[in-house]
Amino acid sequence: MRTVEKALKLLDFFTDKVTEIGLSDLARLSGIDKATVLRMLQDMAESGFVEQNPENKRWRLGAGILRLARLREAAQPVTRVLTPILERLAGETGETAHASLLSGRDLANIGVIEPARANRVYIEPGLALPLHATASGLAFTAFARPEQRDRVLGRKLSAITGTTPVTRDSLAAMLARTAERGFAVADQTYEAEVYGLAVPLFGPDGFACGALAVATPASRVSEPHERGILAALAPAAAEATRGLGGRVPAHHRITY
Amino acid sequence: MRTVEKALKLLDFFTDKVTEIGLSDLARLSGIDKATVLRMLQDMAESGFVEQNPENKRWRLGAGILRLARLREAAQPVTRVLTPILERLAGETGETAHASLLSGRDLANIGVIEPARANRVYIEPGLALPLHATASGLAFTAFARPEQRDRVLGRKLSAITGTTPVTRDSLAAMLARTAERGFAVADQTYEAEVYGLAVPLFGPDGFACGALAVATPASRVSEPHERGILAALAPAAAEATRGLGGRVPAHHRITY
DNA sequence: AAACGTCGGTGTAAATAATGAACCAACGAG
DNA sequence: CTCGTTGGTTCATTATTTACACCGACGTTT
Repeated sequence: MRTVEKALKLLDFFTDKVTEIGLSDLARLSGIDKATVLRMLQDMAESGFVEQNPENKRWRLGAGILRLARLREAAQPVTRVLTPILERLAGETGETAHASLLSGRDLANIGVIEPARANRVYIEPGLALPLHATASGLAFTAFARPEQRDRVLGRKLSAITGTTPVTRDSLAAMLARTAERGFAVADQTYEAEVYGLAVPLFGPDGFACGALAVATPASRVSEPHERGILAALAPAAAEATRGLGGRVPAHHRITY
Repeated sequence: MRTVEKALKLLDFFTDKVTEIGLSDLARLSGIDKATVLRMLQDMAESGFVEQNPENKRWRLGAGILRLARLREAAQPVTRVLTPILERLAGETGETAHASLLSGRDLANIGVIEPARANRVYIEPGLALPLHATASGLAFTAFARPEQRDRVLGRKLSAITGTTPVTRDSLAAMLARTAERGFAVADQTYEAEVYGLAVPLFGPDGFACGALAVATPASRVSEPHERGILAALAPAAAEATRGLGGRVPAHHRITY
């Protein structure tokens, strides 16, 4: 396997909760030899992607990432555009709203706003959303470039919950339904008790580049609630697409 | 040379202005073979660090970077802590204020606020500041861990302007002066017409982890102005250090 | 339209850089 | 004191990276 890819995959073991990892742990988690992991970490430290805590020798994400993120935001202000939209969306629906963009093989969650109520869905910041098992992933894939869609259909699909689509046919059916309705539904396909509704975000080429989604506790789902969420989601997504410099294709209609 | 390091160095060619680069250009810029560059880009695209514009086939920084940045912010909210401090600092001094953290071999600029006046210093967002040629770099290095300081002194120092310190001795003298006074001065050592004042930011171990700085047009420099900037900079840096979970060492005093 | 230069991308054989088992010293727990 | 862990180093083996040559496509210039 390619070395660069392996090295960068090490970064995926850092999460919301696990912010520092020791050398041996990281070697175990990744299944790569300790010596190799160390060399890769040192290489990445040169560029500021990771840094070593001098106290306990453990490794964490580095400040160089913040620098590159600023650079990307300067090129295209994604976060700045999406944050107010997410805030309004969370306020209007009373549910957790989040946005994600394509990043490698899945969607990168790049913004979450939670509503001001006790019973709400918690979404890890910086989570990587699988394309086949989340409402965002379905909404994106259904409107993505054909080659992207085919790539997803060609993968072996991991079962994350009992209702996750695992066969090519079931996923294809879900995508067809999503394409038809203009939005995606994910009923506990990624996490139990969580129901997701998502709409694609479009790039300048008229193909999806990400998704805007609302997640609600499954217990709260009802037709009127769902209609209310979609009524807020649809214009929010259109605004987000415009804000990102994208173009909503003419054939995209949201029909409940 | 190590492959991972080379691949990540490709990202350094993206700047504020140059947000998209074609394959051949990147190969030329980096001096690496086209085929190699392509493979490295594809590997990094797998992880979302870069992405290819489907229209013109050129490459740009990817959304995966935003995801990782969110993750790091969740672990330690650097940007959130520093932004209001920078805003106040820029307001009080009437000059451009910026903050940076150690990232690999230099300081990563992770926040800039410009004042509301016409004649001001512009600092590229996401710039990498050399440790020997900027006020921030000097302030950091003078109070960094000894091994870090020695590493900087051991490098060959590039002359960026006519007044950039290029010999080990001149840099050592500047660092000694900085350590003594508690703040750093850089008189056009990085860019002509720009005068910088900087104070270190400290980590939990009492060593510098970054710097807080104010940049002013050289034409505006005067003793009272300088005193005024330092009077705002000193408490701002102390607050920033505390906000980042750091500890200002007892021996650090700012004496003009 | 023909010739040229560029572009992004591909395949190959050669050589370089990555690899991982064995080994250290240091630390903490029992 | 022993055991198990940690982070880190070394070095022969080997598998990965490398760069040359090549390809078709596109745009200019002649």
